[in-house]
Amino acid sequence: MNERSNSQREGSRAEASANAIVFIVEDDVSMRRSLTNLFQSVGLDVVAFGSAREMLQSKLPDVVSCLVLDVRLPGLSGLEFQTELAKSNIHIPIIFITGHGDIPMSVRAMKGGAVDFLTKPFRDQELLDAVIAATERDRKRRAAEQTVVNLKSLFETLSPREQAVMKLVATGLMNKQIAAELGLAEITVKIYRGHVMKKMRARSLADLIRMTETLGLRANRPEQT
Amino acid sequence: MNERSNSQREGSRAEASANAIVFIVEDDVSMRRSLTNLFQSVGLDVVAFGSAREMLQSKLPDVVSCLVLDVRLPGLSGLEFQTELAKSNIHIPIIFITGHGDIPMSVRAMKGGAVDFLTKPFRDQELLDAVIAATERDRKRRAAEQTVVNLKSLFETLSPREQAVMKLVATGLMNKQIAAELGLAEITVKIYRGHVMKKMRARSLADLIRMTETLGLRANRPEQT
DNA sequence: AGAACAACTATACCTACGTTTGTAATGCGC
DNA sequence: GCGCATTACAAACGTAGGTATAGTTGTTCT
Repeated sequence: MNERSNSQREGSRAEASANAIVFIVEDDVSMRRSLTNLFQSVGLDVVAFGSAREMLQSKLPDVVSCLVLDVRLPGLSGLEFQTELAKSNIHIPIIFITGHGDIPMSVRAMKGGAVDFLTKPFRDQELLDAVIAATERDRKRRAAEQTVVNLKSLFETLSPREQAVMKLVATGLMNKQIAAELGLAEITVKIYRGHVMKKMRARSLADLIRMTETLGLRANRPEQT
Repeated sequence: MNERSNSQREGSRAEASANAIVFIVEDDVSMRRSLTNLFQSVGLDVVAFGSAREMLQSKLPDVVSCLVLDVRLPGLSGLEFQTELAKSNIHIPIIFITGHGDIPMSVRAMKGGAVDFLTKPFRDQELLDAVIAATERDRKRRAAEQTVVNLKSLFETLSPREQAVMKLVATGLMNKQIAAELGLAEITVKIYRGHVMKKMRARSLADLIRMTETLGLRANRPEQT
């Protein structure tokens, strides 16, 4: 129904950002085909759609990617689609292309986090540069996200009490204070604390504190200056 | 030479973002005057210039502010001015206004961090909303910046040796390891470490670690997962 | 019923951390 | 030369952190 070309993935040349997928949403068939060819010619994988709904209905693979999106589309417009993706917590970097755009459109797109907003006709290289920038942005976002996810899954291996102790340790309380706070004996806190260090794979308290920062933990009580 | 109207700062009504300054750079005198009136009418202080150079030559007060900037200007253009300000590490949020803009201009401006890019004619409320958003952004940036500056000045009260100890503490080393690293006796490290806690006003190790994060410290040796 | 685990505590012991008091050499500014 | 900050260490002491061993409940899964 639409060209779903998981291109020549081994093209002997090692282009920058190989293995990244470029999604295309563009209703004009010839434009869609020429975009597909352009990206494939530099070794990028391409998945193209004719409308926003088609893309929403397909399940997106969880790899580094970006989206080249026509502003004017049948059904959901490009800008509306951008809003929808944001609402659905899909953070794919978007490059808009348009033949008949105006400034308010471009400003709205950029405010919404778009990587670029190109007007037809544009030079191939402009678009490729934007795609490189976009995939790079996605790669970084994914790396950061992965760090958080990894830490979260470690954190979830902690028993509720261990989690509570970890939070209070992160706020800088002493074991005896934590014990008082939770109605425990100090020795119990020490033991849970030991469990926390092991399960979180923290090599030092400094390490653990940084993990709590990344996780956005920290029990109510204020501290920091 | 240009209207430098530090408006009616006590207008009985307590508008949002009072005490903020709106800078205006606009060569058209009547436009400049009407912008000035608009902002003053809602209780904002205004400082207006006819060109980018005039603004660069005046010393900018260190308070929450934003810049309403015409894209088309004699001498340095609005976009060039934006670049100059960034190069000079001046982070004032910019709202562009223009009569004859195009999409590439607006995209460049937004990529450069502009808050908004309005085309004439625009409704007063649009501009005011943008100014509110811009001053709010500046307020937050300044608060974050101030935190860092405060910590930096505390850090600079530390002797070189104390700073070195602090960095190694932040990496999670034990006192004896720090001592080995610096060629000191452990007792010496303990004493310096005590100085560090006092001088940095850290109430706990967790507190100190977070300070080092904010300061971007951390000696070479990797740790974090 | 029995295994497995979470939660909780105690005794004992060891290490790490932190402070106080005191000593001493070096170097800088006035 | 005097004062002062910095760097450095020691002895002594007290507190905080951490582990091992061992034991009691209580729940849940099988």
